[in-house]
Amino acid sequence: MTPEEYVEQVLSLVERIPPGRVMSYGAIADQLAERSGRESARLVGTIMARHGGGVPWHRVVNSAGRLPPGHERRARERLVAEGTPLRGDRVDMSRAAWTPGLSDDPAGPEDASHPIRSR
DNA sequence: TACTTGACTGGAA
DNA sequence: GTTCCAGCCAAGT
Repeated sequence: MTPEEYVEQVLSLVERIPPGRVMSYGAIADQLAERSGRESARLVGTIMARHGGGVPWHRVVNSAGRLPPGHERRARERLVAEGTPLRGDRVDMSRAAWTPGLSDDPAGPEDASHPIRSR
């Protein structure tokens, strides 16, 4: 796989992230590792910084749920607008983390009945 | 070729 | 809860 293809894989994967959900750089690298054999969260971060302009980049955050440096304000606004579960200025990864192929609503086993509420 | 840098991460302090 | 540190890998100097 060429580096160009790798970039496209990353971008297409980001486009598949549903509104209100997010993926960490590491999770993305992990998904692509199956096809590319490569895995580097740092590489994904670099790609997003350089080529993330055409995709919902705000749905990609680091493993701690922190927003991308320099775009924190923008990202937070968009996330809030989509109903992404936030905790202060960070994404609640336990509820917002998404992985392709999984159910859309992995909401906690306890309260899967009521809507997502930001805390 | 060698060194630095960065939208990262997990573990230790 | 937070900050620090070492490992990571591609790209730019």
